[in-house]
Amino acid sequence: MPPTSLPPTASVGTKRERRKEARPGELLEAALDLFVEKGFAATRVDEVAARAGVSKGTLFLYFPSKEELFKAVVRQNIAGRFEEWRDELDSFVGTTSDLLRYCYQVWWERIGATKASGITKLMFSEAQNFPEITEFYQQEVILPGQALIRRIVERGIERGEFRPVPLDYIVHVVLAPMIFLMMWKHSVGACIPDSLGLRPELYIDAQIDNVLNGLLVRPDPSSPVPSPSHTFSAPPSRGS
Amino acid sequence: MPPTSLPPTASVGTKRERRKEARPGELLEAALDLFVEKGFAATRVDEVAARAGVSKGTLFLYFPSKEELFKAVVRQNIAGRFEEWRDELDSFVGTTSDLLRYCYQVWWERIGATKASGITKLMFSEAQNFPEITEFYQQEVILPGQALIRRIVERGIERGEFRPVPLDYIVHVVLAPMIFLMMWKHSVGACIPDSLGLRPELYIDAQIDNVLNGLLVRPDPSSPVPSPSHTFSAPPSRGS
Amino acid sequence: MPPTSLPPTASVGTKRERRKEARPGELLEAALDLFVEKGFAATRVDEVAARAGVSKGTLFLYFPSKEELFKAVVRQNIAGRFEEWRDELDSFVGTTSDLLRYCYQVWWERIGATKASGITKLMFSEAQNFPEITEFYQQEVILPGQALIRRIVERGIERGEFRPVPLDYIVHVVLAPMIFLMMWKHSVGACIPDSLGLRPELYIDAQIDNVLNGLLVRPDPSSPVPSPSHTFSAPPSRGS
Amino acid sequence: MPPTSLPPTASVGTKRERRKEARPGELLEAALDLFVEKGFAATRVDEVAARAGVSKGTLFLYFPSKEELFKAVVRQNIAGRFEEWRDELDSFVGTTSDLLRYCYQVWWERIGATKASGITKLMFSEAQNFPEITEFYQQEVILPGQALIRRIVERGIERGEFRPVPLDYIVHVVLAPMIFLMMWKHSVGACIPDSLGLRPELYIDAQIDNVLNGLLVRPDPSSPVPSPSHTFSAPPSRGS
DNA sequence: GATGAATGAGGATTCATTCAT
DNA sequence: TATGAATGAATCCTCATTCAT
Repeated sequence: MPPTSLPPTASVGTKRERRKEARPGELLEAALDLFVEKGFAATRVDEVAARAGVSKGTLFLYFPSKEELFKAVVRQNIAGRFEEWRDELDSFVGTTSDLLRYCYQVWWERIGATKASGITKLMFSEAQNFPEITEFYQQEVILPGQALIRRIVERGIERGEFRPVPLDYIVHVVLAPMIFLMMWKHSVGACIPDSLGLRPELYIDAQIDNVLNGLLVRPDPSSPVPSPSHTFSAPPSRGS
Repeated sequence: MPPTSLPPTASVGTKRERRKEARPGELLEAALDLFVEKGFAATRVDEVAARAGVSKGTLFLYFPSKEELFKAVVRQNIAGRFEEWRDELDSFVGTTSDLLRYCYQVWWERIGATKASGITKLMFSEAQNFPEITEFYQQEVILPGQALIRRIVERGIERGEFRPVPLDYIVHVVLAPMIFLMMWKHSVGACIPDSLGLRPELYIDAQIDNVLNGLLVRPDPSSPVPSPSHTFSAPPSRGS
Repeated sequence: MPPTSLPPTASVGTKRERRKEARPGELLEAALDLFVEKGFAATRVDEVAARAGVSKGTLFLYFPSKEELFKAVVRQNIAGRFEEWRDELDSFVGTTSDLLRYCYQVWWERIGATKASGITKLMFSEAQNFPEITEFYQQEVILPGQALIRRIVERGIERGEFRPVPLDYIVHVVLAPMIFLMMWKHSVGACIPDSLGLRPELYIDAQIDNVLNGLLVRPDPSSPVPSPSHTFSAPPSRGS
Repeated sequence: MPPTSLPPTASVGTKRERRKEARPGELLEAALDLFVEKGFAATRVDEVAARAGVSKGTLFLYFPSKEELFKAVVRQNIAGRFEEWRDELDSFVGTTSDLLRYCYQVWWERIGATKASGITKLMFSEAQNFPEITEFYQQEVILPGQALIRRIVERGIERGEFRPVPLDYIVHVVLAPMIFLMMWKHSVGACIPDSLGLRPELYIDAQIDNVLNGLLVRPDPSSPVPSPSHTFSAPPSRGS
């Protein structure tokens, strides 16, 4: 392929055009940060624009109103990753105990430890102000998430690894600690860092141990859960 | 009963004076409702005043600013009930397992199921906007609450009922599900009632079972926790 | 009636209360002036408030939006005076020629020469931006006004004073000059005063003469209309 | 035909160049429409550009500001046609009565019924916002127009056809109905079509009849004006 | 004490104008 | 030349706070 024949327009476009395509994403990211930190009403659109490096007017070029910006922030950050996870889950080879542990870890690496976790805090804070978005969140995040957990627990029961627990509440037992962690990280935890000495990885390990203890058919009585002594790939020194 | 022996604050004074004394409380209650529902910034002081049945001007007679109103709302609702609880705990006679169960139930009856739970949601939502109050909350609520739980677990370990688990994270294991429940109740749960079929009492039972499973030295292998099949005194039909 | 027994509250109320009642009127007057002068879009609500002697916020205490202020301005200034005029007309004693002349004069004194005439200019300028109000204006002003004129001409024909002209267009012949005068006064005439030497009273006389000339059965051939040599009660030297 | 001999402005140039030359005209036409319909302040330059089929930036290539665009719209549409009309008038053969009638008709065909009439509405609406342009309009349109009418009436008087009326106001008697018709057409008439049954041609006939009645030395007493029973060349069925 | 009319700083949104491409 | 993304001053409107009654 001769280099000279490369069509000049095939490169991603002019600097300006590239900015134009990048703008919405930059704005959404800035908005996510600020909405999570201060809430919807307390966030000024000027701030969002400034953080995205544009002027106030530019924001309205991409989003017709502050409220639509909010909706876009939520929508963008809950782009259904559940199919992908479900596939990962279905093709997992190993004990369900390891699968559940893997799930917690992956969730923390991809969601909990990233900005995306802010959406959860945001939704809990603003749910009553945006019922429409809340409904959407329920359909797109909560229900699929619960289904995923239920599927894992069912796998464990089917394979004789887990006790035949009632499924309806076990999903909450599994999920509640994760959600709490996200809320904590984006609220009290952001204000008073390390005040509790709450290090996410250790917190997660403890929760996994506890959950598996309740689920496993025959936990080792001496060490209740065969804890793999914390094998996160996320940097273990950073908690929030 | 002779009227003169009545305690002076009991009934003396004109209706107006009694109103006057009741005013701050009515305003605080109205403010709590609205702050929890909509957040601090999205709540209008007119609304608060209207819900308390007074005019906007009157509100500023009792609270110098909206922000001070907010602080007062938080302060009022976390008036240290911990001493009382600690006494209750210290005088408890019975297994630590029952004590923990009793704690969950009492907490739900007195906090979780009441308006007071809204403060938790409020603090998580507004923590970063009011770091000063967050610090206060941390000192007055979070740390005492954790100490209480830690004390219970220690009791169990000392008495040989619980396994000698590391204490630092067990408090989170115990508390996180409760906090999650409050958040849920005041956000998504308020928007989409019963959508998950999350009935608080059953949810709490499941969490107790799970926690005790991880703590008890010798859980019954067939039914891992001697679940008392739900003995709430709160009406079991109402979930929120 | 003893003077001391006058109820103290019968006086119009406190200064503040009187202001409150006066405010809407003052705002409407200020708004009328500015809307007529600059048009709806070019008028700033701050200007309206300033001219009424209040702050911007106060305006929105009385009118929920600039658009509602506009509607109120139009509505207020077309309060149906037509019934009163119709009564005046029906009880008029004298020739229809004198009646028509009287009508022109009264119209000029009460509408044309006053601020109320601004509404006509405003409606013509903004009709297409406010179709709803235009429809209202049509029903409440244009049609009743035409009916009034038609009634006068019919009176003249019935009494044998006027020729049996077709009525459908004679109303326009009578009205168009008056409307033109109002438009002129509030636009070009306000910019270039007296540039044309268009003195309203003389203009009106000329139009009356012309109209009557077309209507009268037997106009005096030498002096086509028995012009009463201008007997306005309005100060004849100032036209606008 | 040698290309070099072609007149440079006649037809040479690419399509683009022709477009380029047409641009200002297209923009002016679009601007006229919108200014007349909505007023200056309520018209967005984007709309003007869009209606002319160009981008917003292009508009500013041809007109340095919205205000200059406005001025250009007015100027373009009052390009002195008065010389041409004056010549037509001077060479007219026939009674002055016919001349006046001819004038009304020609005016309606060339101005009243066309977009150009919008300028009149525009000027009346915006006069006070653009005094400079108003002065220009006065000089270029109003005064020449009045002179034309005055010239016609003088002709009638000189030839003994018209009574020796005072000239100063007769011009208003002649012009006011025409101006009213344009205003009507572009405001209420555009909103509530045919609501009055005001058909321009009939309206004009009625006005001519009325005016001539006041002017003619010896009107036919039975049919006061020798009305030529409507001989418009414009399609009589459509009025606006 | 209680009211609610008045205020005006502050915030969301618009839109004429600029300018890099 | 033409574009349309970007700008930010200007504008409508809100709402916490004040204060005369």
